[in-house]
Amino acid sequence: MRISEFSKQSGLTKRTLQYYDEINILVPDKKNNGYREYDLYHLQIAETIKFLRSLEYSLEEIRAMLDTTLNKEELIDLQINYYKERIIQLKKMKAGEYMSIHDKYKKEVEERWGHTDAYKEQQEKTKNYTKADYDRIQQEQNEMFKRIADTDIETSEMKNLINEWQQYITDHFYTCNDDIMLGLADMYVEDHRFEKNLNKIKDGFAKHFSDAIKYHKTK
Amino acid sequence: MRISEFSKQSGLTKRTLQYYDEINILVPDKKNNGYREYDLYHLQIAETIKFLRSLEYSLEEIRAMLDTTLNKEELIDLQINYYKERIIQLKKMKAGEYMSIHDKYKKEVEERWGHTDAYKEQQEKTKNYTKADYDRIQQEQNEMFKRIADTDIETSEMKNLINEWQQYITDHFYTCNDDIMLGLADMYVEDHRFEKNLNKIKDGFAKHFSDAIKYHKTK
DNA sequence: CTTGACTATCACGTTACGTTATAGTTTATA
DNA sequence: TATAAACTATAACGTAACGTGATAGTCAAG
Repeated sequence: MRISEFSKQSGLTKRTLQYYDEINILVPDKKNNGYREYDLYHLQIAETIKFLRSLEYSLEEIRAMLDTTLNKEELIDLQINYYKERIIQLKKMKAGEYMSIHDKYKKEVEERWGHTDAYKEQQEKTKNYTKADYDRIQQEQNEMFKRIADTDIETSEMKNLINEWQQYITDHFYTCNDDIMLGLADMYVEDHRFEKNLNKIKDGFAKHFSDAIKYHKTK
Repeated sequence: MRISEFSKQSGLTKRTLQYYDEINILVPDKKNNGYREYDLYHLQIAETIKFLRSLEYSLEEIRAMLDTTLNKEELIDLQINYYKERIIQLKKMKAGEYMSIHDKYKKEVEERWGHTDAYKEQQEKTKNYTKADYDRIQQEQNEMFKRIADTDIETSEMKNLINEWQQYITDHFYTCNDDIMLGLADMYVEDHRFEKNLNKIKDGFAKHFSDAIKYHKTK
């Protein structure tokens, strides 16, 4: 088989075949005129490469895998599980829309606490959160927000509620100190996305909440 | 905010930020010393870009989307559905291991019949196959194979079975003519993967099947 | 006034090919 | 058999989204 015919049979373009030859991953025989000659053996390899590419392995990874006997079923299962996890992640994103606010502090917190056991333990915990967990967290947060919304700022009750909220973040996301709380307070009013979200609880809640945090957390 | 601080806050590397500036997708203010200056507005955009990148949109697509008001939930659902479809596809691959043999002829058939209504209709049909469908097909194929395995080659019964098999491919995959049948016959014995698979039905079945096709389809 | 920490702009490297461009080879036809 | 059509080859640049230095200017602290 010459390259055009093999291209049809394998479903790979001529350029792709040329490239695979170039990087020595699918090397045909060469006639004395320089023409590439493929046979059924190469077709098998081509099928395998196509299959692995469809699982989004890089050619370098494939090169390594071609030597070993690979288990198709296992590989497919691996990929299926990857997609399933991605779906779970995405559902979480839907569940906790404004949770992404915490992303900003993650790195910082990680640098500071990443080496501690408590942090690792916490990471393990959140890693295994299910959608149900996030729905519950969402619920609990909303309830706390409602209580905060109905409480006057300059009261000791509000102070307790703010601390409760801070502890809640620490328990569920990362170690939240007073500085981060003040950062959040800013975000709640300055980031329109979060402001909008919080105001779903009650009109003007974002500012109310922000003011309360600032009142109780500013030294 | 200067670039290092903003990099921490946004979780994007400095190089990425420079690149986003370069392609005018996230453009900070510039001080007279040339330093980039970011603020909370840019942080919002960065969050949006990160979100869309996590859904694997290209920066060009994102550039277009940034202008319009985008619905986060819808986008997430879109992506979830994409992954779900991929999972279905992968499960099909598991179900019909040797179905990939038909890939070789798909292109050819498409070139010849791609414009016809019957072909398009067929494509619509297979597009909506579920895993259950493929499991059923797999079952049906196995039963036909077993019947073929137990039939002598030079009989009219075998001729009917071969024709039945050809029709089955036509019904379920693509218009299968005699030439393609002969191609399949070759593959069944020459491609070790398919040979092994067919021989699961009965020892020596691959050759038996191949010989039968050649006997009845060679003019 | 130097040092260190930041910042900036080149500019080349990466992956898996697509896309011409140019030139030699084979095959079909006049 | 000459010539054209069809196929083959290599070469080389383009793509997307940055990573990775190299080199040079800027700012704050000692």
